Formats: sequence, C-alpha cells, structure tokens
Amino acid sequence: MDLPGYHPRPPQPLVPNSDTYTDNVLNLEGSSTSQELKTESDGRPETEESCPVCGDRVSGYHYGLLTCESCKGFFKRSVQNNKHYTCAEQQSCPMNLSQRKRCPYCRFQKCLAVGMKREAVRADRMRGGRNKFGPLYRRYRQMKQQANTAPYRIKMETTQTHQHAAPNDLQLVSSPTSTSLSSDVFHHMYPSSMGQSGVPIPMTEDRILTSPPLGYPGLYSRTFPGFIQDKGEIPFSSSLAPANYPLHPTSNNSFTPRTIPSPSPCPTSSTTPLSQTPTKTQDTPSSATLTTNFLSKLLEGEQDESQLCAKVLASLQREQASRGKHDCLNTFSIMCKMADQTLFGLVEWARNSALFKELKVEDQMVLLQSCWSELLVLDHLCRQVTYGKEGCIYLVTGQQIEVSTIMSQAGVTLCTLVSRTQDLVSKLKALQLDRHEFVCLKYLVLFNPDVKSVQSRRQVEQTQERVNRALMEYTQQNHPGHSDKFGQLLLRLPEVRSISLQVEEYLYQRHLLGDLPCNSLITEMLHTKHN
DNA sequence: CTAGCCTTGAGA
DNA sequence: TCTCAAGGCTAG
Repeated sequence: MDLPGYHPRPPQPLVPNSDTYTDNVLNLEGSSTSQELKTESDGRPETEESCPVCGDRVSGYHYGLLTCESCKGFFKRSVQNNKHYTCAEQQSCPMNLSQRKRCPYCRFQKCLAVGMKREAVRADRMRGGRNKFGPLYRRYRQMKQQANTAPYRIKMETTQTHQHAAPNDLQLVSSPTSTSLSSDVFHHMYPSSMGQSGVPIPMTEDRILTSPPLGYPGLYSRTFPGFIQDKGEIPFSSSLAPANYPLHPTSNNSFTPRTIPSPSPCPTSSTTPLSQTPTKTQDTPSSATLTTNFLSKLLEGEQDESQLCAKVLASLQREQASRGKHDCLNTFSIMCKMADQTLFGLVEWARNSALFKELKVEDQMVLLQSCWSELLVLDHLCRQVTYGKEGCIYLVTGQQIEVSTIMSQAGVTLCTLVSRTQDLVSKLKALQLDRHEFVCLKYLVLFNPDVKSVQSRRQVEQTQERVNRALMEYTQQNHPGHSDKFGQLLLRLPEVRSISLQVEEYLYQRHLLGDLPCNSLITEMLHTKHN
C-alpha cells in the first residue's frame, strides 16, 4: 500500500553490526505501530499488546478480542447506534493511532475484519456481568500464557552462526546469484508448448541447491541471518522442529504427520491406518482395497514438507545473499517469495503426478494456470490444519506469525483474507480433514473439466470423477460415524475458490502498485490470467 | 464524535 | 470476594 502512514520506516541499525534486514520487514502494509510496544517487555506482556485495529495499547478483551479502549468505544457506538459510514477514499484508508479518526468507515471495516463481534454488544444495554465469550477469552489467555512461558523467539542474528547448522547447512549452498525463478519459468517447464522464446532459465538451480532431507529445518531459521527481524527480535514463535514429522507435536486434530509420505523409493511402507486394512487375504480386491491403493498412489506424489521447507529457506537465503547488506526484502516480499517457491513445488507436484502426466501438455498448462491459486490456498489450509496453532499462521518455513500481528498491520483486504482463511481452517479442523482427503481435494481442484480451452475434457472429467468417488468411499469407510463428511468437504471448495480469487485480485493490485517481486512465478500466472 | 475513566454485576 | 468485560459518563 502506498498510502500515507503506510510507508515502512527507513532501514535503521537496530543492534550493533546489524547487517541485514531492518525493522521495516514486519510491515505487511507499511504501518508500524505495534512492534515497539511488543518489545518493551516489562514482564506484563499482555498489556504490551497492540490493538489489531489501530495499533494503540490494548486495554483488555473487548467484543471478542484484545483491543484498545478507543476502538472498544468506537465499535460499541457504531453497533449501538447502527451507524452506516462511507469512505471518501478507496475504502482502504490507513488505520493507526494517528489516523484512526479520519475514516470511521475503514475503521469499522477493520474492526469487523480483525474479528470484533457485533453480537457482544448487548441489545438490552445491560451492564456488568459476563457474556458468552468468557470461555473464549480464557482460552486466548491460556494460549498467550503458554506462548510466553516458552517463547522461542529468534534473536536476530547479526553475524552468520554455524552453531546450529547441520552438515548440509544452507549457508553452504547459498550462492550470491539471482533468484531461482524467473518470469518465464512456467513456460520453460512446458517448453514444447506456447512457443515462448524467453530467456534461458536457471530452473535447475533449485535442484542443484536443494539440500538432502533435513533433520531440523527449524534450526535453519536461526542460521538465516536477518530473515525477519524487528528490534532485534522477530515476532514469530518458531517451533523447534516444524517439519521434522516424528518430532512435531501432534495437535488435537486428526493429523498424524508420520503418515506424510516422503518421496522415498519405498512407497508401500505407508504407516497409515489405511494400509493395514487391506492386508486381509482376498482373491479379488474389494472396493475398499482399490480405493486404498488408489489413494496411496496419490499420496506417494505428495511433497515432503521438510524438503519443501529447506528449499524455500535456501531460496530465501540466496535471495538475501544476492541483494547485499542494505537492500532488504520487506515482509510482504518475503511472503511472496515463500508463496512463489510453494507454487513452484505445487507445479512440480502436478507435473510428476501419473494422472496428470497422462494429459496433453497443453491441457496441463491450462489446468495449472486455472487453479494455481486454489492449490496454494489448499496447501496453506492443509499446513494450518496439520501444524497451525490457534491464533497463529504456520509458514512453509516452519515459522509462525500471530494472526493478531498480521491484523494489526495489514489493510482491510488482507485482514479479510486472513480472517476468511482462518475460519476455513477452523471448519477443516472440526471436520478432521486428513492427508488422504486433502490430496483428493487437490486433485479435484486440479482436474477441473470446466476450464475453458481444455481439449481432453472427457479425460479430465473422468479423472475428477474417479478421485471424487475415491474420496467418497474413503470418508465412508474411515468415518462411518460422520455420514456426511464427504459432502461437508466438498462444500468447503467454493470457499477455497472464492478465497483464491480474492487472493489473486489482491496480489494483482499489489503487483500494479509495484509491490510484488518481479521475476516470480506468481506474477507470471497473474499476467497470464489478465492477458 | 472521540477516548479515557467510571460503574456494574455474572461468574470463577 | 475478586475479576474483568460489558455499558455509561463527560471533557475536549
């Protein structure tokens, strides 16, 4: 956002020898009101929180979340008096302590976007007492307390440290070269089609530099100097071994990370409960067995999260190395780079899929160009369902950002997107989405026969139907108590679609503002669509 | 209209 | 009894 008050602060040395990013990096959209408060820890961290609406100091839980006194009052007045504001600008006014009074429309929209609840304003105006959000507040507080007792905040590394580096430390593979993805990379993946000449793309670079599976990818965040920092600390609570499945703490959802197949040459060694069921000796394979085998095949192609994590970190490190000491990526650019690398992985995933390979190259291209953002959203959702803690967003790099941090610094559109996505995460967690179901959803999105200009429409349709059937049988077999899980899962896809379209729209706007890193696969995808 | 401080009262 | 999120009051 190129709006007044939304400019990142100029880089400034935060600690002696600060040689990498500076404190502007957390500014998703440039506003920078909260982080000073956060780091002035005086042992009462909760009161140091910043209001997700305007960045002012919070005074407690109000209408569903921690906000400041003024936003509490503003929200109360707006709801009680049934206010209808209008925005004189583009409905994306900056929202911070000094400018919150300028546009009540945008302020109220942001209140809603960050999650303030209208229902908490009492229609009867009764004073005192407790409302139904009491337990919610208590849970938040418990979570915060937990986070504060075991904060794995990454101290900003001012010099590269090898202390925690694994033998195949990413630093060893970092190279001061350009980015690994170039704008024509998608076309280079499909050289036979489209006849795009393009420049030679170093698309092998990633493969060359990709490290072997890493034991503790989380550690690399420490060895990635200045990756994200703010006043010497980044506000991410990074887990110790985010992508190391056996060590990853299992959350209260149904995921068992161990079941995530690595691209090992031994695909039959699945440890999923499913693989145990078809071992009964039968002359003709049952429908259940066929479904299981089919899904196992689909799962074989899934990316290994730890490898993806390492790859993304390596790419980001290369990027930083190539930029030099005083040319730092801001947080938004870092997020874009992460998304770009993730997308690159998703394209690879599709291209390596046996079912996808059966399609004509032209069809492969149009399908991917049609659903790339949905795949990204699905991938993000799966990561949140698997690893995400409540109130946090889990990044592909294994780091976490508190949703409230994003909300306090993002504009209305981004807040809405985050809020919608988190809602969907909650629904999928409630549905206990598992890895098999997730991979089916990915295939259902990829094999979309309704995409314009698909040549082998029937083939795409048949594959989609096949996956759809497998998903239905799988949910019926594995969740007999949940008779409509299949239907419930399918009902989430329109929202995935809708979010992905909003993401595309948002990214395109940022692209037009010049905020998107150039030479990215995402930019290319956006261009393809808009052309 | 804003925002800081005050009062209230159900639930822990 | 204490806590703390509601609503209320009021100077600016």
